Amino acid sequence: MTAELDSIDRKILDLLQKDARLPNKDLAERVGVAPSTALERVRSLRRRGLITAFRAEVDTQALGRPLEALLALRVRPHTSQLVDPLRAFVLGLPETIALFHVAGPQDFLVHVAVPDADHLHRMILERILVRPEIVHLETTLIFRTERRTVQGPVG
Amino acid sequence: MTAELDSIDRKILDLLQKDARLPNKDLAERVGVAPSTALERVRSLRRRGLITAFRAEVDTQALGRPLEALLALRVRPHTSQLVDPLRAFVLGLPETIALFHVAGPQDFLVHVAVPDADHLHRMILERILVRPEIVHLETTLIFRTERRTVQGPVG
DNA sequence: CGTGAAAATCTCAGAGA
DNA sequence: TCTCTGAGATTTTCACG
Repeated sequence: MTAELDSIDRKILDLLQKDARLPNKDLAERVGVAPSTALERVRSLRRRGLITAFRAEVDTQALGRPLEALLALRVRPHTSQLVDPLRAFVLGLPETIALFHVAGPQDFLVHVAVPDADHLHRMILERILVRPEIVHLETTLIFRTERRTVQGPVG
Repeated sequence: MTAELDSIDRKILDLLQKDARLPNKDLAERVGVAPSTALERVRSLRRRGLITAFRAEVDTQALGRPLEALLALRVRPHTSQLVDPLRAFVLGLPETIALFHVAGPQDFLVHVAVPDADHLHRMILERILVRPEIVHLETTLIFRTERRTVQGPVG
Protein backbone atom coordinates (compact mmCIF):
# COMPACT_ATOMS: atom_id res chain seq x y z
CA MET A 1 0.00 0.00 0.00
CA THR A 2 0.86 3.60 0.09
CA ALA A 3 1.54 4.43 3.71
CA GLU A 4 3.16 1.31 5.09
CA LEU A 5 6.63 1.98 6.41
CA ASP A 6 8.91 -0.74 7.67
CA SER A 7 11.96 -0.18 9.80
CA ILE A 8 14.19 0.20 6.76
CA ASP A 9 12.02 3.00 5.36
CA ARG A 10 12.07 4.74 8.69
CA LYS A 11 15.83 4.53 8.95
CA ILE A 12 16.16 5.89 5.43
CA LEU A 13 13.89 8.82 6.22
CA ASP A 14 15.85 9.54 9.35
CA LEU A 15 19.24 9.39 7.64
CA LEU A 16 18.22 11.45 4.64
CA GLN A 17 16.69 14.13 6.83
CA LYS A 18 20.08 14.46 8.47
CA ASP A 19 22.03 14.29 5.22
CA ALA A 20 20.23 14.35 1.91
CA ARG A 21 23.52 13.76 0.10
CA LEU A 22 24.46 10.60 1.89
CA PRO A 23 25.73 8.42 -0.98
CA ASN A 24 23.33 5.63 -1.83
CA LYS A 25 26.07 3.13 -1.18
CA ASP A 26 26.58 4.39 2.38
CA LEU A 27 22.85 4.65 2.93
CA ALA A 28 22.45 1.02 1.89
CA GLU A 29 25.20 -0.08 4.22
CA ARG A 30 23.77 1.84 7.17
CA VAL A 31 20.28 0.43 6.77
CA GLY A 32 21.55 -3.04 5.95
CA VAL A 33 20.44 -3.63 2.36
CA ALA A 34 22.08 -3.73 -1.06
CA PRO A 35 22.60 -0.43 -2.89
CA SER A 36 20.04 -1.32 -5.53
CA THR A 37 17.49 -1.95 -2.82
CA ALA A 38 18.24 1.31 -1.07
CA LEU A 39 17.90 3.11 -4.38
CA GLU A 40 14.50 1.61 -5.00
CA ARG A 41 13.39 2.38 -1.45
CA VAL A 42 14.28 6.02 -1.80
CA ARG A 43 12.50 6.23 -5.15
CA SER A 44 9.47 4.63 -3.64
CA LEU A 45 9.49 7.08 -0.76
CA ARG A 46 9.55 9.92 -3.24
CA ARG A 47 6.83 8.39 -5.41
CA ARG A 48 4.60 7.89 -2.40
CA GLY A 49 5.11 11.47 -1.34
CA LEU A 50 6.88 10.77 1.94
CA ILE A 51 9.97 12.57 0.76
CA THR A 52 8.83 15.80 -0.87
CA ALA A 53 12.20 17.35 -1.67
CA PHE A 54 15.92 17.41 -1.07
CA ARG A 55 17.01 20.87 -0.04
CA ALA A 56 20.16 22.69 0.95
CA GLU A 57 19.73 24.66 4.15
CA VAL A 58 21.14 28.15 3.98
CA ASP A 59 22.23 30.16 7.00
CA THR A 60 20.42 33.48 6.89
CA GLN A 61 22.93 34.92 9.34
CA ALA A 62 25.84 34.15 7.02
CA LEU A 63 23.74 35.67 4.24
CA GLY A 64 23.68 38.97 6.08
CA ARG A 65 20.22 38.62 7.54
CA PRO A 66 20.83 37.75 11.19
CA LEU A 67 17.52 39.02 12.56
CA GLU A 68 14.48 36.76 12.45
CA ALA A 69 10.94 37.71 13.35
CA LEU A 70 7.38 36.46 13.16
CA LEU A 71 4.78 38.86 11.86
CA ALA A 72 1.23 38.07 12.87
CA LEU A 73 -1.18 39.52 10.30
CA ARG A 74 -4.91 39.94 10.56
CA VAL A 75 -6.65 40.22 7.21
CA ARG A 76 -10.17 41.56 6.85
CA PRO A 77 -12.37 40.62 5.20
CA HIS A 78 -10.91 37.14 5.27
CA THR A 79 -12.05 36.11 1.81
CA SER A 80 -10.02 34.16 -0.69
CA GLN A 81 -10.33 37.12 -3.01
CA LEU A 82 -8.10 39.05 -0.63
CA VAL A 83 -6.24 36.18 1.01
CA ASP A 84 -4.82 34.51 -2.09
CA PRO A 85 -3.16 37.62 -3.52
CA LEU A 86 -1.85 38.50 -0.08
CA ARG A 87 -0.31 35.08 0.30
CA ALA A 88 1.36 35.42 -3.07
CA PHE A 89 2.59 38.86 -2.11
CA VAL A 90 4.07 37.70 1.18
CA LEU A 91 5.75 34.69 -0.41
CA GLY A 92 7.20 37.03 -2.99
CA LEU A 93 8.94 39.19 -0.40
CA PRO A 94 12.65 38.35 -0.32
CA GLU A 95 12.60 38.59 3.46
CA THR A 96 10.07 35.77 3.83
CA ILE A 97 11.28 32.36 4.94
CA ALA A 98 7.94 30.72 5.67
CA LEU A 99 4.27 31.51 5.86
CA PHE A 100 1.75 29.91 8.20
CA HIS A 101 -1.92 30.28 7.48
CA VAL A 102 -3.47 29.81 10.90
CA ALA A 103 -6.77 29.60 12.70
CA GLY A 104 -7.68 32.24 15.22
CA PRO A 105 -7.68 36.02 15.20
CA GLN A 106 -4.22 36.15 13.66
CA ASP A 107 -4.74 34.86 10.18
CA PHE A 108 -1.12 34.63 9.05
CA LEU A 109 2.24 34.22 10.66
CA VAL A 110 5.09 35.31 8.44
CA HIS A 111 8.57 34.12 9.32
CA VAL A 112 11.11 36.64 8.03
CA ALA A 113 14.88 37.11 8.13
CA VAL A 114 16.27 40.63 7.78
CA PRO A 115 19.61 42.45 8.13
CA ASP A 116 18.59 44.52 11.14
CA ALA A 117 15.75 46.05 13.12
CA ASP A 118 15.68 49.12 10.95
CA HIS A 119 15.18 47.06 7.83
CA LEU A 120 12.37 45.18 9.57
CA HIS A 121 10.76 48.41 10.66
CA ARG A 122 10.85 49.96 7.21
CA MET A 123 9.67 46.78 5.57
CA ILE A 124 6.64 46.61 7.84
CA LEU A 125 5.72 50.26 7.42
CA GLU A 126 6.42 50.64 3.74
CA ARG A 127 5.46 47.29 2.28
CA ILE A 128 3.16 45.44 4.67
CA LEU A 129 1.02 47.97 6.47
CA VAL A 130 0.35 49.94 3.31
CA ARG A 131 -1.94 47.14 2.21
CA PRO A 132 -5.46 48.06 3.28
CA GLU A 133 -6.63 44.48 3.81
CA ILE A 134 -4.16 44.12 6.69
CA VAL A 135 -6.02 45.47 9.70
CA HIS A 136 -3.59 44.38 12.39
CA LEU A 137 0.07 43.42 12.71
CA GLU A 138 2.06 42.16 15.65
CA THR A 139 5.81 41.63 15.52
CA THR A 140 7.63 39.01 17.56
CA LEU A 141 11.41 38.86 17.48
CA ILE A 142 12.99 35.42 17.37
CA PHE A 143 16.03 34.80 19.53
CA ARG A 144 16.67 31.34 18.22
CA THR A 145 15.19 28.79 15.83
CA GLU A 146 15.76 25.06 16.20
CA ARG A 147 14.53 22.27 13.94
CA ARG A 148 14.10 18.59 14.50
CA THR A 149 14.02 15.69 12.09
CA VAL A 150 10.55 14.26 11.73
CA GLN A 151 9.98 10.74 12.92
CA GLY A 152 7.30 8.29 11.83
CA PRO A 153 3.79 8.02 13.27
CA VAL A 154 3.83 9.30 16.83
CA GLY A 155 2.41 7.79 19.99
CA MET B 1 36.88 37.08 2.13
CA THR B 2 34.30 35.14 3.98
CA ALA B 3 30.99 36.70 3.08
CA GLU B 4 31.42 37.81 -0.50
CA LEU B 5 29.00 36.12 -2.84
CA ASP B 6 29.22 36.53 -6.57
CA SER B 7 26.45 35.71 -8.99
CA ILE B 8 27.66 32.12 -9.37
CA ASP B 9 27.48 31.53 -5.63
CA ARG B 10 23.99 32.96 -5.53
CA LYS B 11 22.84 30.75 -8.38
CA ILE B 12 24.31 27.73 -6.66
CA LEU B 13 22.55 28.55 -3.40
CA ASP B 14 19.30 28.99 -5.25
CA LEU B 15 19.58 25.74 -7.20
CA LEU B 16 20.67 23.65 -4.24
CA GLN B 17 17.86 24.99 -2.10
CA LYS B 18 15.48 23.71 -4.73
CA ASP B 19 17.29 20.41 -5.23
CA ALA B 20 20.12 19.43 -2.94
CA ARG B 21 20.78 16.36 -5.05
CA LEU B 22 21.30 18.15 -8.33
CA PRO B 23 24.33 16.35 -9.78
CA ASN B 24 27.44 18.47 -9.67
CA LYS B 25 27.77 18.12 -13.41
CA ASP B 26 24.30 19.58 -14.00
CA LEU B 27 24.88 22.25 -11.39
CA ALA B 28 28.08 23.27 -13.16
CA GLU B 29 26.33 23.44 -16.49
CA ARG B 30 23.46 25.52 -15.12
CA VAL B 31 25.71 28.09 -13.48
CA GLY B 32 28.16 28.13 -16.39
CA VAL B 33 31.40 26.76 -14.92
CA ALA B 34 33.37 23.52 -15.09
CA PRO B 35 32.31 20.67 -12.76
CA SER B 36 35.50 20.94 -10.75
CA THR B 37 34.81 24.62 -10.20
CA ALA B 38 31.25 23.98 -9.13
CA LEU B 39 32.49 21.35 -6.73
CA GLU B 40 34.93 23.76 -5.15
CA ARG B 41 32.27 26.49 -4.96
CA VAL B 42 29.90 24.21 -3.10
CA ARG B 43 32.63 23.14 -0.71
CA SER B 44 33.54 26.72 -0.11
CA LEU B 45 29.91 27.60 0.62
CA ARG B 46 29.82 24.81 3.17
CA ARG B 47 33.15 25.80 4.71
CA ARG B 48 32.03 29.39 5.05
CA GLY B 49 28.81 28.32 6.70
CA LEU B 50 26.42 29.56 4.03
CA ILE B 51 25.16 26.06 3.41
CA THR B 52 24.57 24.46 6.78
CA ALA B 53 23.09 21.13 5.71
CA PHE B 54 21.49 19.08 2.97
CA ARG B 55 18.21 17.66 4.14
CA ALA B 56 15.39 15.54 2.82
CA GLU B 57 12.00 17.10 3.43
CA VAL B 58 9.43 14.69 4.76
CA ASP B 59 5.68 15.15 4.38
CA THR B 60 4.14 14.92 7.83
CA GLN B 61 0.74 14.31 6.28
CA ALA B 62 1.99 11.24 4.44
CA LEU B 63 3.59 10.16 7.70
CA GLY B 64 0.19 10.06 9.37
CA ARG B 65 0.44 13.41 11.11
CA PRO B 66 -1.74 15.73 9.06
CA LEU B 67 -2.52 18.25 11.78
CA GLU B 68 -0.06 21.04 12.49
CA ALA B 69 -0.21 23.53 15.32
CA LEU B 70 1.79 26.19 17.05
CA LEU B 71 1.94 26.08 20.83
CA ALA B 72 2.83 29.34 22.51
CA LEU B 73 4.42 28.64 25.89
CA ARG B 74 5.10 31.05 28.72
CA VAL B 75 7.79 29.89 31.11
CA ARG B 76 8.23 31.40 34.55
CA PRO B 77 10.66 32.12 35.99
CA HIS B 78 12.43 32.61 32.67
CA THR B 79 15.86 31.51 33.84
CA SER B 80 18.27 29.36 31.87
CA GLN B 81 18.06 26.87 34.71
CA LEU B 82 14.47 26.21 33.68
CA VAL B 83 14.62 27.21 30.02
CA ASP B 84 17.44 24.95 28.86
CA PRO B 85 15.92 21.71 30.15
CA LEU B 86 12.54 22.74 28.77
CA ARG B 87 14.03 23.36 25.36
CA ALA B 88 15.66 19.96 25.40
CA PHE B 89 12.38 18.40 26.50
CA VAL B 90 10.39 20.05 23.74
CA LEU B 91 12.94 19.14 21.08
CA GLY B 92 12.78 15.59 22.35
CA LEU B 93 9.05 15.30 21.76
CA PRO B 94 8.42 13.28 18.59
CA GLU B 95 5.62 15.69 17.66
CA THR B 96 7.96 18.68 17.49
CA ILE B 97 9.03 20.00 14.10
CA ALA B 98 10.58 23.28 15.16
CA LEU B 99 11.05 25.46 18.20
CA PHE B 100 11.21 29.24 18.22
CA HIS B 101 12.59 31.00 21.26
CA VAL B 102 10.96 34.42 21.02
CA ALA B 103 10.85 37.81 22.66
CA GLY B 104 7.65 38.95 24.28
CA PRO B 105 5.23 37.43 26.75
CA GLN B 106 5.17 34.14 24.86
CA ASP B 107 8.60 32.73 25.42
CA PHE B 108 8.43 29.76 23.07
CA LEU B 109 6.56 28.80 19.96
CA VAL B 110 6.53 25.08 19.32
CA HIS B 111 5.63 23.88 15.84
CA VAL B 112 4.14 20.40 16.09
CA ALA B 113 2.63 17.83 13.72
CA VAL B 114 0.16 15.30 15.12
CA PRO B 115 -2.26 12.64 13.86
CA ASP B 116 -5.41 14.43 15.03
CA ALA B 117 -6.91 16.92 17.43
CA ASP B 118 -7.36 14.32 20.11
CA HIS B 119 -3.70 13.46 20.06
CA LEU B 120 -2.85 17.15 20.29
CA HIS B 121 -5.20 17.60 23.20
CA ARG B 122 -3.83 14.69 25.16
CA MET B 123 -0.26 15.66 24.41
CA ILE B 124 -0.83 19.15 25.74
CA LEU B 125 -2.61 18.01 28.89
CA GLU B 126 -0.49 15.01 29.73
CA ARG B 127 2.98 16.03 28.65
CA ILE B 128 3.22 19.80 28.36
CA LEU B 129 0.96 21.34 30.98
CA VAL B 130 2.11 18.93 33.67
CA ARG B 131 5.39 20.81 33.78
CA PRO B 132 5.11 23.41 36.51
CA GLU B 133 7.41 25.97 34.86
CA ILE B 134 4.87 26.37 32.04
CA VAL B 135 2.47 28.98 33.32
CA HIS B 136 0.55 29.60 30.12
CA LEU B 137 -0.17 27.83 26.85
CA GLU B 138 -2.01 28.97 23.76
CA THR B 139 -2.72 26.69 20.82
CA THR B 140 -3.00 27.88 17.25
CA LEU B 141 -4.00 25.45 14.53
CA ILE B 142 -2.17 25.73 11.21
CA PHE B 143 -4.20 25.43 8.04
CA ARG B 144 -1.24 25.54 5.74
CA THR B 145 2.51 25.96 5.82
CA GLU B 146 4.51 27.33 2.90
CA ARG B 147 8.26 27.76 2.62
CA ARG B 148 10.37 29.87 0.36
CA THR B 149 13.95 29.52 -0.76
CA VAL B 150 16.18 32.11 0.84
CA GLN B 151 17.79 34.66 -1.41
CA GLY B 152 20.92 36.67 -0.82
CA PRO B 153 21.15 39.97 1.06
CA VAL B 154 17.83 41.76 0.80
CA GLY B 155 17.06 45.27 -0.34
C1' DC C 1 15.84 -8.23 -2.32
C1' DG C 2 20.61 -9.20 -4.19
C1' DT C 3 24.35 -9.73 -7.96
C1' DG C 4 27.13 -8.03 -11.42
C1' DA C 5 28.43 -5.09 -15.06
C1' DA C 6 27.78 -0.93 -17.87
C1' DA C 7 27.16 3.98 -17.63
C1' DA C 8 27.54 8.12 -15.38
C1' DT C 9 29.52 10.94 -12.08
C1' DC C 10 32.86 12.48 -8.72
C1' DT C 11 37.20 13.99 -7.60
C1' DC C 12 41.83 15.52 -7.83
C1' DA C 13 46.41 16.70 -9.77
C1' DG C 14 48.38 19.61 -12.80
C1' DA C 15 48.35 23.45 -15.94
C1' DG C 16 46.78 28.01 -17.37
C1' DA C 17 44.69 32.68 -17.09
C1' DT D 1 43.49 33.48 -6.68
C1' DC D 2 40.47 31.32 -9.48
C1' DT D 3 39.33 28.24 -13.11
C1' DC D 4 39.74 24.39 -16.53
C1' DT D 5 41.21 19.80 -18.59
C1' DG D 6 41.64 15.09 -18.38
C1' DA D 7 41.56 10.64 -16.48
C1' DG D 8 41.38 7.31 -12.69
C1' DA D 9 38.40 6.12 -8.77
C1' DT D 10 33.92 5.76 -7.14
C1' DT D 11 29.15 5.53 -7.44
C1' DT D 12 24.80 5.00 -9.65
C1' DT D 13 21.75 2.34 -12.07
C1' DC D 14 19.43 -1.45 -14.28
C1' DA D 15 18.47 -6.19 -16.19
C1' DC D 16 18.09 -10.42 -14.33
C1' DG D 17 18.02 -14.30 -10.86
